[in-house]
Formats: sequence, C-alpha cells, structure tokens
Amino acid sequence: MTGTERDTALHADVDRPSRREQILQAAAQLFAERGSRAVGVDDVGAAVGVTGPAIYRHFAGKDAMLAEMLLRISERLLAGGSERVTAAGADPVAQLRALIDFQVEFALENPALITVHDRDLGSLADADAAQVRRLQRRYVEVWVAVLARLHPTSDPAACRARAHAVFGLINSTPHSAGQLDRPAMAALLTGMAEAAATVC
Amino acid sequence: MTGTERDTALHADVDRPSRREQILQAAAQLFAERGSRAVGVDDVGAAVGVTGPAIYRHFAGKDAMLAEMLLRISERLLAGGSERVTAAGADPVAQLRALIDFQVEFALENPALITVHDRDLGSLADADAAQVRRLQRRYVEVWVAVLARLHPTSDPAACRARAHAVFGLINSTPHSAGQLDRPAMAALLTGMAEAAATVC
DNA sequence: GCTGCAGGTTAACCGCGGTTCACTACGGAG
DNA sequence: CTCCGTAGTGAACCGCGGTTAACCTGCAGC
Repeated sequence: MTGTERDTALHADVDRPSRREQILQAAAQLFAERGSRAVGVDDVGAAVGVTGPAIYRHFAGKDAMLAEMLLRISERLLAGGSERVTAAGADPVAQLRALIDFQVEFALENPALITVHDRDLGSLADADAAQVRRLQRRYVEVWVAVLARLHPTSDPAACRARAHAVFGLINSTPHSAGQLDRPAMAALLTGMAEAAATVC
Repeated sequence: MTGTERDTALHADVDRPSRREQILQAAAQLFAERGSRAVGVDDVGAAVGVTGPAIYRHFAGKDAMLAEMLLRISERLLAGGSERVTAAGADPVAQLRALIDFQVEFALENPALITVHDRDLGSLADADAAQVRRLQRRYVEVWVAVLARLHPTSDPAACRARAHAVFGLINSTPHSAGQLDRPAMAALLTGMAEAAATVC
C-alpha cells in the first residue's frame, strides 16, 4: 500500500489516471466498438502504449478486466440511483425525475460503458455474471419501487417491463451518437422518458 | 434449380423448414443467447442434429450465416415498415401507430433476431456491415419522415434521435422476457412508444 | 552503490475453433 | 443396375490469441 494508491473500485483518479485505470478506460472504448471477444489483449495494450502481456501486471486476465468493468458500472448505477432517489424527497414524481436525470446523465457521459454493459454480460464467468445481474436487479427494483407508486393499479411485473423499456429508450444514445449536441439530447431523452414512464 | 427450391432470402418454408432454414433459426437462437463469437460451428450443428462441418454444405462459412441473418432482418424491417406506413393512409398519426404496431409485433415475435441485430453487427465483414447499415438507415428514414410531420419544428437530427429512442424502448423486450404475457406486453409497449414519440 | 520491486519487453507455448479433405450413404433419374 | 449429386461424417490442418516464461530497466530505500 503506497501513499498514492486509491480505492480503485469506486473512484478513478481522473487527474493522472493510474495505468490500471487507463487500461480499463481504453478497454471499455474498444469493447464498445468491436465487442470484447473481438478485441485482443494486444489491442488494449496498444491503446495505452504498451504491449499485450503488460496487461497481466495489472489484471489476472482478460476476463478479470471485463468483470471489473461490468461490476463497477453496475455498482455506480445502483449507488447513484439510490442516492438520487433518496435526495429527491418523498414525492414519487420528483423521484422519477431524479432517476431519469441520473440515467440520462450516465448514458450521455458513458456511452461506451452502456454498450458494453448489456452486450458483453454473456462473456462473463458464471460467478461474475451472477454478481452483475444481482446488482442490475437491485437497480431495477429502485425504479420499480418508484414506478409502482405512480401506477398503483399496475402489478410489479408490468412496472419491471416498464423500467426496462425506459432503460432501452435512454440507453439508445450510443445508436444516435453525434445527432444532437448534449443539452438538446438530454432534454429530448428526458422528455420522452418521462412521457413513457408516466403514460396510462 | 430444382422444383422445390424457394426464394430463401425472403420466405422461410415454415411447414417443413429446409435444413438451411433450420440452421439459420438455431443459429439465431444461439447467437442471441451467447453472442455469435462465443458460439461454435459445432454448437450450431448440434442444435439441428448434425456435426459442425455439415454446415458448410449450406453456407460458405460462419460469417456468411451471420451476414444472411442480419441482412434478412434488415430487409424484413424495411419492407414491413414501408408497407404498413403506405397502408395507413395519409394521416401521420395513423402512420406512426402502424409503425409502432409493426415494430412491437416484430420485437415480440423475434426477440432473438432483435438481440443479434444490434449486438453482432460489428462481427460482420465490412461489405456486409455496410449493406446492413444501409438498410437500417433506410428503415430509420421511414420513421423520420413520419416523425417529421408530427414535429414540424424539430430538425431531422432530432427526429432521428427520437426514432432511435423509440427503437430502444420497443426492443427492450429481450430484457423483460417472461414478465408479462404477450398481449399485455404489446399494449404496454405500444402505449409507451406512442407517448414517447408524440410528446413535446 | 547494491538490492529489490514495479512495470515492460520479446519469444514461446498451446488450446480452441473455423475450415478443408477424403470418404460414405442414399435417393432419384436414365 | 448404374450413375451421380446431395448431405453428412471423422480426422486433420492451421492460424489466432490468451497466457506464461525469461529476461531487462529504472528508480526507491537502506
């Protein structure tokens, strides 16, 4: 434990990112573009200016990289979502708005992570995949709790399907990259998501 | 050219599907579950009761299988979408409803194809990928034309982003599989999509 | 100034999976 | 009956890519 080491699981040192963080970020970008299976260890290395095997100084293997990437994403979503919803007070409309703002913000800020998150879950070892799915499920339940109060007559299954549909809507950002500038995109998605989440 | 041969590019013989069709369908299922790169030729063969190399009697290779799969999907979407929108008359509201019904129907009927369609596009050879993207673009433009009449003040880029968001919403079905029965799911998605497409 | 470790490098290893090959079984046409 | 094209099999080939090994380098601390 040196003095400069951080809790790499949660906050990346954005000023002068450690090699480890550089690798994770570059890998996320490449994985998003081509899919994790199509990206070689050498590619990831080259993207940060080292050779392939150098990766093994920082990660146990390619799988471990992907696992940490997906776990972090799921954790950030769950933590951020929970935080925002409690900060929004007791009004379910305000809570929904807070969740939508958060998800839109995250999707616009990290399109690559969004892409990898639901494309490459299947390439994970069973244990890691289960862990990620657990976190995802908890995040979904945060949404479901809010949606259930907005739609008292809907059963939980319907709320869950509704939540997934709103995710799909917001997470479409990687598909419409460069169409609109960020504020316009955020406004459009927020409006659409609120309408979709509220209708009926 | 024997007398029993059909135009395999567009209509599958659903009664007694040819081996070729069986393979494509099984491959779509497997690709959707694990991703095309993670599925071996032997797996696809086994799924239709045949060894791996037998595939090469029907396809030039694994890539050709995926290419045909994605091309067919894109063609079906474009053809179906165009057809429905002309059948809906001149009213843009009716046209939108027709497009949404079509997309919902397709997504609920073919969740595996939906998944493969936007997950494995990157594993295609450049020429095939370009062809698929061309078809996708034309399908998007069908939507954009309708959305533009509903939102006269929006520029085309905003309509395109809106179309992608609606696709994301509807194509979320693979993520909420088994939550609701088909009619309930269709009603929910249709309502949400209309709200999202119309708002503002 | 040695020592040691963190971080790299190049070369080699090796298993997996797509593809090819040589051969077989069979059903229909002449 | 023979011939031939279609569909399938098991074995072999081979290249790619993840991983490991052995060796280098520079800087921190005694």
